[in-house]
Amino acid sequence: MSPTSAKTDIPLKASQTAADNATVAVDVVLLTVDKGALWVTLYQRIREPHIGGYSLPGGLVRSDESLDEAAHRILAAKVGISGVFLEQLYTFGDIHRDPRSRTITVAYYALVDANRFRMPPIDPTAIDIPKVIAARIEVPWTGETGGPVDATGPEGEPLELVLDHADILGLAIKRLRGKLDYTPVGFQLLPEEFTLRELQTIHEVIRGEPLNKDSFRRRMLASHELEATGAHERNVAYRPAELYRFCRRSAT
Amino acid sequence: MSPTSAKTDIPLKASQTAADNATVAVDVVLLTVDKGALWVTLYQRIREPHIGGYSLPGGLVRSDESLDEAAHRILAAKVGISGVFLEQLYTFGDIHRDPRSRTITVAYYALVDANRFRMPPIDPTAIDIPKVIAARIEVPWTGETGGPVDATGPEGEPLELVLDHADILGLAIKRLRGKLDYTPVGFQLLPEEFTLRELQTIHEVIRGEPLNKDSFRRRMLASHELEATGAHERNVAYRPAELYRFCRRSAT
DNA sequence: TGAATAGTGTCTATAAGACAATATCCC
DNA sequence: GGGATATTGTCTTATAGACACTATTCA
Repeated sequence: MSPTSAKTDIPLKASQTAADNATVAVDVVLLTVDKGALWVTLYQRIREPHIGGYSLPGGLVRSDESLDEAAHRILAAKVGISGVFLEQLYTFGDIHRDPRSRTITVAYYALVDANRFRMPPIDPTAIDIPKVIAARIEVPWTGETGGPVDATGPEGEPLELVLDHADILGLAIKRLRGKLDYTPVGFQLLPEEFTLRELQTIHEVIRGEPLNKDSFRRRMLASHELEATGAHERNVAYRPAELYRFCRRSAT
Repeated sequence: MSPTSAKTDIPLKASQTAADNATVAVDVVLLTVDKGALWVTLYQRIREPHIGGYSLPGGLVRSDESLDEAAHRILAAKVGISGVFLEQLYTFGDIHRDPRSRTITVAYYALVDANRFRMPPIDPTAIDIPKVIAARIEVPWTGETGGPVDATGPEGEPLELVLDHADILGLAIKRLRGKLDYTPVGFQLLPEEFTLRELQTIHEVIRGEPLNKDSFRRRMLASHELEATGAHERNVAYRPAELYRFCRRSAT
């Protein structure tokens, strides 16, 4: 505030020592929509602390990679998935968020269609290999209120998320709900070709509320983000719907 | 990808050494709207590298403060402003963004009304004290296209922004434009009481395009975010407009 | 009184919700 | 044919843009 402090504050970067001041990690929220619910990939911890607790796939940032590259690497190495939609979410840096050390984590979220959201085969007899699971997400708030969300395991049992990972997960859901209104993010959760009904279900699951069918169809078809393929779905016990494909807009 | 790599990847956090892996800084984009333009607070560098170049007010994160606290501290210490709207923007972590060392910066943006956007008095005779200036922002793109923006000094001369600060500034503008549509962020740029015309001007400057007056009035009055004070502006050469005040919504 | 902007009322165009009618598949 | 969902069309309602008209201040 005083000229003196201003004077000493300024050269901080220039005069910094080689010693770095924090540990920087990246955590990735990998989401999909399937069976009328949101799913996230979690790791079960096999070591202390919080042994048995569940965490987002994450890791430390290396000195030879950018934050984006770290997120891609972690997704590929820990979940075996690449080439998906991946975007930075938020950076969590509370002092005591990790009781072991001062760790700042740059959270990312990724979207993948249900077919690619497959867990890597885990040898059930192996010891000391972390368990990767698909956890079902339950959102205890409506709209874009925000806040932590709950995750449940295969048997419907609640999973304990370590550290602030329930908050990170909650923020990913909130961001996804917000994005849905003005960006074509739903396509990231579907295969190449899909029906309008499937796209609507994606939107409904993400928003956690039903949508008006007529209005949804009109909006989507008027957006010029969809392209009819001419083909139709097969082997359904009702009139087959036409298949559409996402088309990147050229001009507005 | 292989079970082995998965096995070695997992304990990274747990087995990390005390040595931290990065330098973490915080940069703050302090914005206001005045005289029909957007303004940002910049520092002129007084040391190498990039001597004479302009940078956002920033500094290293201390071990005893959260990221938010660091942003507040930097704003208070370097610009002398506190108690304003402040929100995390994005974290920039490209490897070579700072040629001196691997530095990751968590960017924040802050909003303040034009009356409080006052530069701290600088002694013009002092040497080695950095110069703080209010730079006018020119946005070379429309809508929410995004990209770097230009800053000009008091004489209209273009200012050279160091590192990736033009990108950070551009992202702050993009975020602000997006926020405007669905959050009452315009009030942060006005004094306690204001007219509808002043609020509309704020929106127009941020969006960089004129707005329909009738529609804007209707939307604002229907949002239940405004409260009429009953008072009117004074000393204007036309019919004085009623003064309004922002009221936090109770229920929806 | 004239200039300038505030504020109100009305009309029209567009988008959303509701709903009916028809089309197409599998069984 | 019966059941189920797709697709089209129409009607109603809400909102945005355009515009005309009145109101209030200072010079």
